Amino acid sequence: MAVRTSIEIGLSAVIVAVDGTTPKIFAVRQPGSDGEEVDGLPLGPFDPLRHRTLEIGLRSFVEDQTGLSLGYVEQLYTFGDRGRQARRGDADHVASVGYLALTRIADGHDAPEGTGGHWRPWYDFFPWEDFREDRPPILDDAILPALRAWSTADPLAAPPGRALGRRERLRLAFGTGDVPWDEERVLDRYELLYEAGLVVEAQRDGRVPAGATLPVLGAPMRHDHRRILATAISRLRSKLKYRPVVFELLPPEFTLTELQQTVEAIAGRHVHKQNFRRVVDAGGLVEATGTTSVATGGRPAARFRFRRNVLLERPGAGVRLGSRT
Amino acid sequence: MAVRTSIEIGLSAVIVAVDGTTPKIFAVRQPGSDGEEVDGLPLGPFDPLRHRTLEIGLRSFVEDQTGLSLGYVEQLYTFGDRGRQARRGDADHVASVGYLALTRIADGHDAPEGTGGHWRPWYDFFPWEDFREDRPPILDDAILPALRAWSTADPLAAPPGRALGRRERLRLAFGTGDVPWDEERVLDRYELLYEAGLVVEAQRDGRVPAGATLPVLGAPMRHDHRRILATAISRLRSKLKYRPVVFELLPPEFTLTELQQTVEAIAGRHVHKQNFRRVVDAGGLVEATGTTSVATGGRPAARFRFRRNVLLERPGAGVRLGSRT
DNA sequence: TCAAAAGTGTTATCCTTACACCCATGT
DNA sequence: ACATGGGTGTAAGGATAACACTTTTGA
Repeated sequence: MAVRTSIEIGLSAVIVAVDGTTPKIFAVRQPGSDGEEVDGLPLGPFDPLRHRTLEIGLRSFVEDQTGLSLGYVEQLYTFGDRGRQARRGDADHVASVGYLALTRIADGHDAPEGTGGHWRPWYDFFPWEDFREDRPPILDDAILPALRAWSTADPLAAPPGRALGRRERLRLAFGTGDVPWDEERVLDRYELLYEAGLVVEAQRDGRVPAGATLPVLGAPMRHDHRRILATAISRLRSKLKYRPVVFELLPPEFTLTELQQTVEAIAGRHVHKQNFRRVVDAGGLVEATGTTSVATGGRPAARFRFRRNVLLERPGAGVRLGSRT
Repeated sequence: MAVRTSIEIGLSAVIVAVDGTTPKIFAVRQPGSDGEEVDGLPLGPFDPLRHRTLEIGLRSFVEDQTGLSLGYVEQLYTFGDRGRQARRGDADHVASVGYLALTRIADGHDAPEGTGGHWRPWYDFFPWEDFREDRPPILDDAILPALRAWSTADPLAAPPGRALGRRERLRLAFGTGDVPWDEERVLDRYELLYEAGLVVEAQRDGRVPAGATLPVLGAPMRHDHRRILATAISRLRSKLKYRPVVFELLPPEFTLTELQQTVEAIAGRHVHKQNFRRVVDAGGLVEATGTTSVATGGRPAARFRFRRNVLLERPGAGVRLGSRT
């Protein structure tokens, strides 16, 4: 029999809420290894003696730690990566199970005193992912030049297990050449930046000579949390389209514009208004409440609520986005 | 600080290959808790001291244990479920990370001596999932009557965390009434059967009075392995449609009929031949080799190979199935 | 010459996309 | 009256589904 290795299982939660047009995550600020304050995800141990399943354990520690009650919860991925988690010589090795959780933001109620918990816009960590105003300037100013240099230095290099070389991965992930931008490839993009040594985390993990000058590409996070966040955003952007999860982020009643803005906040791009509205009610996703909202500078909007029955009628219902604009 | 709990992380692998028109998994036969021989998935511990990542650990133990070299590997889900894994009083608690792996079946080469390893058709475990010949009789003969009884006994009952009641879950999972059968809902169907106490595993876990007479609904597996297998089949059936993974299961050269049969083996249903062929080459998934295969009772078929370039050209390429027949 | 399987062509239908226009309210 | 956002109609293009038919081999 093999010797049993003692492993602690950590749970990490990407807790998402949308505040107006800003998607936010619940972040915890703590001193990093170098003394600086860095944000991280809420983290808790899994104790199988107290909790029957991982998800129950997650809900419990999140409630204790943040005071939030979670709605939709979904497992993302399990990392056993010692290389990124801990430095050589650490006593115990952590496997961490990442979760995505959706909530409604409670006004005022921010930090549950003491803990550095706060809501932070997720585009702080991924400024290149928000195409709502314009194509983010950071892409052409900093990211693409640096990635192109990295790619042309060795266009065909591929780490073990990867089918494609640097040049092709760059093309697909960042939509250069004839390839269109795909908002779901958040993780691919982050991984490329990490491998190219362009994010602070790569430097911290010793993949880039310390002290090398880096452009500032988004706020860093502790450990591999930014990677987990990228996974969460990818998953949410994709799930949006085939399951009615947006409604977990909205109040019980909302206008179609609020619904659209929430979708756009997550997707990081605008969608075509008229078609969006048609798809939403052709899909039977919402029903009018009969009331109208106070006008916010124009004609008052009808209020809607989520039609729970779609879950029964059209099993694969979601907000298909259609093309850009 | 919380007391550290000692947890062993287990890795389990659903290794899939297609043998002609039969999808098979690599199963390990071992004595179960009741003395009977039961099949289980290949299982290994994760030792972070030896392997940097979970996936590396998985590949390594599978190679040692089965002699197989894996191609495509994908993480499925992590279970921390003590309730199903171990009985109360066990010394250590296992979290298991499930993986899906695809291989080509090596002729002859079956069991790597000694270990009870063998290739077994996956429909042995899920006879109700194969719609290729006809609608499986077991559905109308045994499953649906039993589920309908369970459902009508308490139509609206829903376990915690579930939005829908028994009646609606039955409708969606098994396609009764106007809902069509959805071949991807393999896990939903298995979970329903488990909750209704209709599979042996439910009895074994004490969810049904021992000794209750059950219809025989597929071969059982150890622990929660059949659940993991259901997850794997669901994932593979869905992935098939948007990523070119079938080719991992085929030899380097194949005829379009072989390709179609492999797809059908996994999807558990037939697809429309002419449209399938059109979609496959309109999608640029394959290219002719120029050679033809020895006729197997008719006109010789042209041989094709996978066009690796689709990976570059059309990032979201897969074998869309279209509707039935 | 017939069975069996390979392979081609064509049409109807639906969904997506794009564009143009009208409506109700506050200032 | 006009700016602002809410709301509707309709036509073009592309993908899917369904059908019928021809070709090439072995027995």
